[in-house]
Amino acid sequence: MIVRLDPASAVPLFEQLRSQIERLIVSEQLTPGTQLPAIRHLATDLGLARGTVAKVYEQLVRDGLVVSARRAGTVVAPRPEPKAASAIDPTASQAMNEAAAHLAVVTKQLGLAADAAQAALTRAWAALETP
Amino acid sequence: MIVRLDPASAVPLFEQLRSQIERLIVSEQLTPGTQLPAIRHLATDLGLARGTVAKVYEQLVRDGLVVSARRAGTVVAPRPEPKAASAIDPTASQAMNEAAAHLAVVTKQLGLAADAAQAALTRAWAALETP
DNA sequence: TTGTACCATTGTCATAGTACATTAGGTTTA
DNA sequence: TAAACCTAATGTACTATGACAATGGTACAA
Repeated sequence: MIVRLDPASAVPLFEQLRSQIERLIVSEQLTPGTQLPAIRHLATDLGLARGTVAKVYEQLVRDGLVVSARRAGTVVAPRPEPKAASAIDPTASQAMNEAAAHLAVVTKQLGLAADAAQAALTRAWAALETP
Repeated sequence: MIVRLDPASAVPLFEQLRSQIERLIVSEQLTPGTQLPAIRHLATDLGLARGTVAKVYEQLVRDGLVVSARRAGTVVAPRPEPKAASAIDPTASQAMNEAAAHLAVVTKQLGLAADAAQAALTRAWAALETP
């Protein structure tokens, strides 16, 4: 796995690493099922502390990009076939619903209305489609 | 601030602390503007390492429950009056945009289309309105 | 009064290390 | 062959600590 970190950059090392792995996954250079290096190994390779890499993996898990199990290590999460919204199994999309709830809460916390969240989501989706 | 941690519990210390502070905020025992203890102080008081408390504060910030600034410390986030979507200050809604980006990534990861995310958001918003 | 230089506090980032439960995978035993 | 056992790899949780930038105060000079 090719990642390049710039210690002199203003953006934190863990964020550099996180975004690079994210990019490798969404660009399908890392395909589902691919095993990521063990935290210890990647930390050694990159000259980072284990805690730094662990933080990255933790955030990737939170974002649903990878799955972690103790001895089994960390692998790129499966990417199911595209489905129409009408074909959603509500119970199978818990991560999405949690993310939606979070967006709703945060937006409300800002004192904004529902359409603000919808607009932000539209922008975010467009940003994903055209990197 | 009264928190009680049980080191013998199976639930991690940082999660115990996080959920207790969250409860204090949503139950309005900690009102907006209330200053939380400094990371160093709370860590000392509770007999925890600084990193553990820092992790808790980081997650609370992510959830929009508190806001952090360097010297100003960490305070309970305001609960502003509702505004129209047209009155958004784009720079002030960074948390919302990040939440939107997260929702987009998670949804895409599930193999779902944009309308699925929009639908989930609509449901989440409705759930907030009618508890 | 006004400005400015300094100081202490604070969150943030990162390192280094310990301990532990889980478990894949190999090895031994029945 | 099949079941039981063992070992080492792995993610997770935590401690302890150092360094740094931002900034609210404070003291002091003009």
